[in-house]
Amino acid sequence: MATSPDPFNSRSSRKVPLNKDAVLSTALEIVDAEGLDGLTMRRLGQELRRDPMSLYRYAANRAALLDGVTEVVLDELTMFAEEPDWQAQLRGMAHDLRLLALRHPNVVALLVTRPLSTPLGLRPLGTLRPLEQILGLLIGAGFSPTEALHAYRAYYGFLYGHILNELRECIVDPEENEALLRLGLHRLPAKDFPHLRALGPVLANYEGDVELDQGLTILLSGLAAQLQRKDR
Amino acid sequence: MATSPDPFNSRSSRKVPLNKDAVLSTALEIVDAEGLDGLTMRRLGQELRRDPMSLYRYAANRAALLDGVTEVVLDELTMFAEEPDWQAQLRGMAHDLRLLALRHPNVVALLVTRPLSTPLGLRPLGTLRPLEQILGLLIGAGFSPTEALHAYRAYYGFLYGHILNELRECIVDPEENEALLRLGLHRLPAKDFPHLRALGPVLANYEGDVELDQGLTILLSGLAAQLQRKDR
DNA sequence: GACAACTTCTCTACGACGTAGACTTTACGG
DNA sequence: CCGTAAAGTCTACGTCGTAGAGAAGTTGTC
Repeated sequence: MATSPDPFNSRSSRKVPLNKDAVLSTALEIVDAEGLDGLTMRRLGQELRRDPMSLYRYAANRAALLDGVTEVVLDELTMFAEEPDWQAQLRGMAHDLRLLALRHPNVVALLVTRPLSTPLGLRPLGTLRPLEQILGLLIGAGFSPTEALHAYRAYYGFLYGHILNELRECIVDPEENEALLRLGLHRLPAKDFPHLRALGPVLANYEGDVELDQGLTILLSGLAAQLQRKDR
Repeated sequence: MATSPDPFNSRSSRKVPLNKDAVLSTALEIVDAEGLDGLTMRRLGQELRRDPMSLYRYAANRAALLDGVTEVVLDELTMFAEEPDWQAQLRGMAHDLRLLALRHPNVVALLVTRPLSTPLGLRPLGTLRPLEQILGLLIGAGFSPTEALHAYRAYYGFLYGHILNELRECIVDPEENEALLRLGLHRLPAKDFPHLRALGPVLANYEGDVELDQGLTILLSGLAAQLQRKDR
């Protein structure tokens, strides 16, 4: 007994050994389709038609698997759009990251929280590449290295914040055409939340890219002003 | 057999029945001390000297427990600092939230990700109160409700982003006095990450409150400009 | 072909987790 | 003293991550 459930298993598909990329990309598929909790070693093993234990050859443990998934996602970022000036580039990269987040909303929680307790230098290199890239961009634009760092922080802070905000703006029941109900706002006590309830219709049609762009305009104009002040 | 391990247990301490607040606040203590994963039903039960199952009287399940913890934390926010103008108020609230985050870094992941898939209207009211409050503040300052919403989003987006950024800037080995080593940056290949490595010393002494304030200055000046433009 | 070394994958098993369901203990009002 | 409701406990199930030993398949050497 103890034959494998699928004879196919022990022949053709096993011939091709797994590799890390294959493991990580199907892991990502599972996360996209079923959420973070949906990704278990057993579930992933099933998807790859392997014993769950075999996965430990490609990821030291589940945490490492999750780190790998974030790296795969970050690699989707188009590295360099050639844009005229640094502001346009930052704008473009922001929109790219936003779209990436929308494509993999379940991974955003990882992107944001996984490295929380991992010191900068020990993080997967994929996570650090955008940082290095933007530093170069800003320094090239005329900021001093230190200023570039501060600017980067303001920029990325805002960007991540926006993405989190946008992902939160999700809908209870898209079929419902009454804005209040669609967002579940009817549950709020009217006297404690007058403004929020009044904004129901506005809240209901959120346009993330416009919202992001407006925020960027504020931020970038602030940064540009700083750069000008310095030029004099 | 099957006597409780501690006779004290069945007498004095059981006399006072548990209540939700007690459960949530010790849950918070555990999260602060041992991280999110450290908070299990069994661990919390042990801390409260109760059977883990008894907790289900005060929280429907673990997820609800976590939601409860975020509410407890948000309740720590001082509600209204009386400041001269709206900008100063936003500044003050931002710093308050930052300090809150530093006090409970492990909860930040919750604050940021828990409501990710919970529609706005269904979230714990504690989560929504700051939103309502800031809307009121901005509308009072002269923004239209819709503008206030956009301004809020830019503000909170930046704020959350900053907090996440700051929490990430943690140290490998505080004893190490060489900046590069302290951050673990020596691991980075020098040719791929020239700027990042060069910034080692600057990265090493991060001052979160200054950083936050600079970002706020940029953001608030942008918002004020928008308000002025409208006045004319 | 024989055999060994190495890679890849599987089996079995353990302890920890969340929690369903039935039960026991406690407090109290009549 | 009894009934009732609230608070807490016990037992048990299924699922999870993963340690450790070993099986199967692949490759190199003579």
